[in-house]
Amino acid sequence: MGVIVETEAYGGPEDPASHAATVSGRTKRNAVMFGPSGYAYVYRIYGIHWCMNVVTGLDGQAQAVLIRGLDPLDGEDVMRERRGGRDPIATGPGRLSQAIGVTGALQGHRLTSPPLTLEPGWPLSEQAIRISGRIGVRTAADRPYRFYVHGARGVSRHPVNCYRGPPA
DNA sequence: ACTCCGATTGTT
DNA sequence: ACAATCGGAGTA
Repeated sequence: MGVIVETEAYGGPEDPASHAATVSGRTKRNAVMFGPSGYAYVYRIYGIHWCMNVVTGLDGQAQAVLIRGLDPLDGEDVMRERRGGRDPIATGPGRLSQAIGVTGALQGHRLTSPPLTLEPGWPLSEQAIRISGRIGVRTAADRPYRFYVHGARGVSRHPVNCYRGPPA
């Protein structure tokens, strides 16, 4: 169990960095993104890591949020075990998925039931929430779609091009 | 069928 | 700076 402290937004087909922006639109991989919100869109990256998104858009919009950082609240022992004895603090989408046991088996999983659920957190001050460009993307990297909690341990990086306030 | 390469991470 | 590692996406 933990608190999500870092996310990235990915728009629909109009967002060139999104998996939904394929020439064919909906594909076997991104099909879950095109469905209703509240489901897990899981994909494999570089043939090595699993990454998890939460579908956020209305049915057909293909919008999702990549979960990139988590501050554990409890169960750190289990997370450490899943991570092969390494630091349970899960920074980055790959490590995070490993820590909380996300694999392709959770593709399309509804996040309201075990084994993985998503619940509301609590409000944070405006100052605590920082915004930056997305990490790792080649295209549209300058879009202010990355949101993270200032100073949180689970945040992967504090990039230079961060700024305050809502997205332009 | 075949090539290219990625919303990453760990090592050199 | 680069390797690990593989299936999706694009081209044919």
